[in-house]
Amino acid sequence: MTLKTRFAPSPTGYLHVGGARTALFSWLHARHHGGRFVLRIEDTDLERSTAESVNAILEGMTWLGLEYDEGPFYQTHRFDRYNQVIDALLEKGLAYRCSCSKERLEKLREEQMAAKQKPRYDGHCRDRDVSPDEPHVIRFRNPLEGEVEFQDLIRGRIAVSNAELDDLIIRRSDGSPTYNLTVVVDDHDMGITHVIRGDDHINNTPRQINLYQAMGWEVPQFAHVPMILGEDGSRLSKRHGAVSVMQYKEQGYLPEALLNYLVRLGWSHGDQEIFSVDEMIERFDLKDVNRAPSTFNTEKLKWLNQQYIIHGDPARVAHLVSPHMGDLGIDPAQGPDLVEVVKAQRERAATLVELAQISAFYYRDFEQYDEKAAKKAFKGEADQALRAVRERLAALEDWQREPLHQAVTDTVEALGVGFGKVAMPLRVAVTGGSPSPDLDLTLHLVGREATLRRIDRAIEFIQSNR
RNA sequence: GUCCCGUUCAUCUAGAGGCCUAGGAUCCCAGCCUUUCACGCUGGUUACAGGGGUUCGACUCCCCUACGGGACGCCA
Repeated sequence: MTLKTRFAPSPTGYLHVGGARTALFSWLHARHHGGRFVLRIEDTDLERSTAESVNAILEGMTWLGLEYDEGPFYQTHRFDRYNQVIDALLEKGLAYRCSCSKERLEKLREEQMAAKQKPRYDGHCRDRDVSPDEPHVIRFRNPLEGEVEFQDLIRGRIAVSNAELDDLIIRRSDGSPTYNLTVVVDDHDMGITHVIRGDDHINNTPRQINLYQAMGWEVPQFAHVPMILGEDGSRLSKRHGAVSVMQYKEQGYLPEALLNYLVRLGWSHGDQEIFSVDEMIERFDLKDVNRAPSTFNTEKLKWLNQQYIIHGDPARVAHLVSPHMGDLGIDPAQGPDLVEVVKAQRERAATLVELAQISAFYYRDFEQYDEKAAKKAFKGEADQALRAVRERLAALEDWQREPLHQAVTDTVEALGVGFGKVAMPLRVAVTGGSPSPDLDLTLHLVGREATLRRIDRAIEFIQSNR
């Protein structure tokens, strides 16, 4: 039997980083073993499921490159099959009709809580033989005795006494099936061999195993991955800022950086920090997944993102940064080659958004000088230095790095000052104070026309601010 | 409240009884490099939740306590 894993989100919101990591682990486990990966949309909650959420999830999966071999399957398309299973359970006496009102259930729960007990259904209708004509739900007849035990691939042995489990509802009064039933039917029908999911499902696992056994089906392997917590240690949610995968795209993160960050959250391979997707696939093993929850840390994600910007293919980074330039109203086609700009600027930016911002001056004149930079660079005889260097630059025939550098050093020599006396004002004049690479490279990329224009502007600025 | 799961630097983690005076990474600090800002390099501060056992020896095994998270729904 081929190994098969699945990712089964419910479409009630965007794909968040916690879900994405669960999907990544499932995907890696399948890829590592040459198995198959299934995407299943668990949309049985008709009230809350939306088509927009489905699209958002699909979009996130695509952006991260977590391609699936089967699906997406939709549970709402499989109601006939669920009903068939429920009816079979009913016929075998493994499920029963229950007509308890919500009020009775509510009262029961309150009493149990007051008595310091775990709230659970008391089996009131278990042997009452409720008529199909009465309004009712269907409950699974959970075993009363013994315990359910399984070997979690991440946590080891987990056992729960059947006395802790109640008779769960598998069909609502409106006739729709519920989660614990559908997940078991689907995982069985789709041939899922390894169920990898968040550890908030640990408590559901024993009752699901009872369902498998009632149907006489083989029980899959389970692996429960720990949750991702927000910076304050509570469960990750909207109030922790960006939790949607697509928000990271908007904020200028590369998908491979997010993937790398996520894979190291709860999983490790010795001291290695950077993993290409191929390396992840090769080294991923569920036994190396941590049991404790971890906290999402944006600082480290940023560092990783910068590593990917610095060491990634400049042409690809240029392609990815281009839309962010567009957001600033810049058309990168009008100006220096974006790939060259990326190569010049990349170690100065942690995100593509930052990269776009610090590269804007290559394409258009900046609005104003960075105050601190201007104060430092434009003092003393700065205007004299600028005038002198402008003369030499203007005389240049070839606007290449070597002659540009020569022009600056010649000016320095003629003036008999330190290199910085000329270079600093020149740099600020041309960049406005934005982080920039070697001066000659900066001048080369900015171009002759803009360089001379900005020097003039700086001289004017200095004189009018005296 | 009941049940389940967990607990190594601020954060992500290495560690599978002696290799640990606990290693790496991010962050932070200092220095170097330097025409800005970064990158890079060097160094530094900081952790085995607490208490009992088991053992010649415990971060590693067992128990208890504390703390954190999760579940307890006609949500998934």
